[in-house]
Amino acid sequence: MAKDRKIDLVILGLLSHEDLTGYDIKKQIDSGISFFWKGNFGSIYPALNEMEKSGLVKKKQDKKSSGREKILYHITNDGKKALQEWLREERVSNDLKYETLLKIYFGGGEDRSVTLRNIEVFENQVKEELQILKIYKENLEKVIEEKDHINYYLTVTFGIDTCETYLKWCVKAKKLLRSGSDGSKNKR
Amino acid sequence: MAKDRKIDLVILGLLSHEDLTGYDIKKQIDSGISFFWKGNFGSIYPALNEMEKSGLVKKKQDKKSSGREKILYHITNDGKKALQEWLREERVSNDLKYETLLKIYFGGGEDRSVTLRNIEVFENQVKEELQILKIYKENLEKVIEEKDHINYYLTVTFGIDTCETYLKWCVKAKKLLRSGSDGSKNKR
DNA sequence: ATCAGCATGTAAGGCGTTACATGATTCA
DNA sequence: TGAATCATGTAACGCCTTACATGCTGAT
Repeated sequence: MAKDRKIDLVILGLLSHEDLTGYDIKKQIDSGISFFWKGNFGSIYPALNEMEKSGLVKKKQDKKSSGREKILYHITNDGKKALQEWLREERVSNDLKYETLLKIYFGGGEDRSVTLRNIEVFENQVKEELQILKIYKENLEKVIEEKDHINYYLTVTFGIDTCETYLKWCVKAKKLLRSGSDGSKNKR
Repeated sequence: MAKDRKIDLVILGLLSHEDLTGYDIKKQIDSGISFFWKGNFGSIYPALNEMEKSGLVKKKQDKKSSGREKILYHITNDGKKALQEWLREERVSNDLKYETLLKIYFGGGEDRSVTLRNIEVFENQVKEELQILKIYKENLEKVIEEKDHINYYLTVTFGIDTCETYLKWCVKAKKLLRSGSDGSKNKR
């Protein structure tokens, strides 16, 4: 398996539940984990091909009687082993790139309205995401007894908790910028 | 300027305060914004060279009477304009890659001790980061009246608030996993 | 008949990381 | 003298994104 390509593990994780096509994989990434991980066809299909060559997944053609091209992938024992090893590996990279924070950090030389606007934009993004996460959480709560769902539930509550913290921070930050000490011409 | 290379903006942001060498830039990234943005020499030096060619920064040799090689960079008016445009651009990409959450999401098929361990590893990382951020915040509070420092302060409080939320989530998550509904053999 | 969604893939390019290579200075 | 830090850069590689290219299916 490619050394640092996390998309491989995402694919193995999804295939450990059921056989899927590349298209299905993309959909599941979008709907289930997109708030902390992204995927796209340009990385999924090549990864599937390479993983088939190295024996982590197997193709299962499924033409459904029509001539429609569709490739179902199935995880192999080697694939399962690779997944398990990764899950037990304690080295993790949690890599955050908040362009919003960059703009706030470097916005000190501009009028404060610029930073205020950047906070508002972020606030709106977070509000949207929070709505989606809450719906997702409600749906999960209906089936929380099922195997695996407690793990999905944990990631969703992680998302909700952080979004709510972001929103509280936005309120605090705007207040501080509007009324706080301003030490320079950049008053507003 | 390269279309999507954010390192350019980081460099311009830092140079808008003072002239710096590539080495200085790396140090300031490490000490000031590393919790939400990373940088390394392999991207900084090439970026500086390209930005000099396109007129966003200027070289200011400074040999300090010794023969020691050292290149100070200075932001130009074009560079300042590029920085200001970016700060006012409302399109932002906040790109998160939590490998920890991936492992939790896909850990449902394993024994719960695996997920518990992954949470503990995360918890320890966050605790370490939080300590650093708190020291950073204390230092900033001494000089909060100075221009720009309110912006730095905001990013630090963002970091502290999210870290504290992470830690609370860890406690909650561990409790849920240890005592919660387990719907399968994966009891622990 | 047309459009959205299903389905698979390739190509180009950009970005970033890691490792490598070099050498000066400062302090113990 | 040796180690840590200062200082600049290159090369290789890998990963990911975006755009492109193609064609089928099902619903309106």
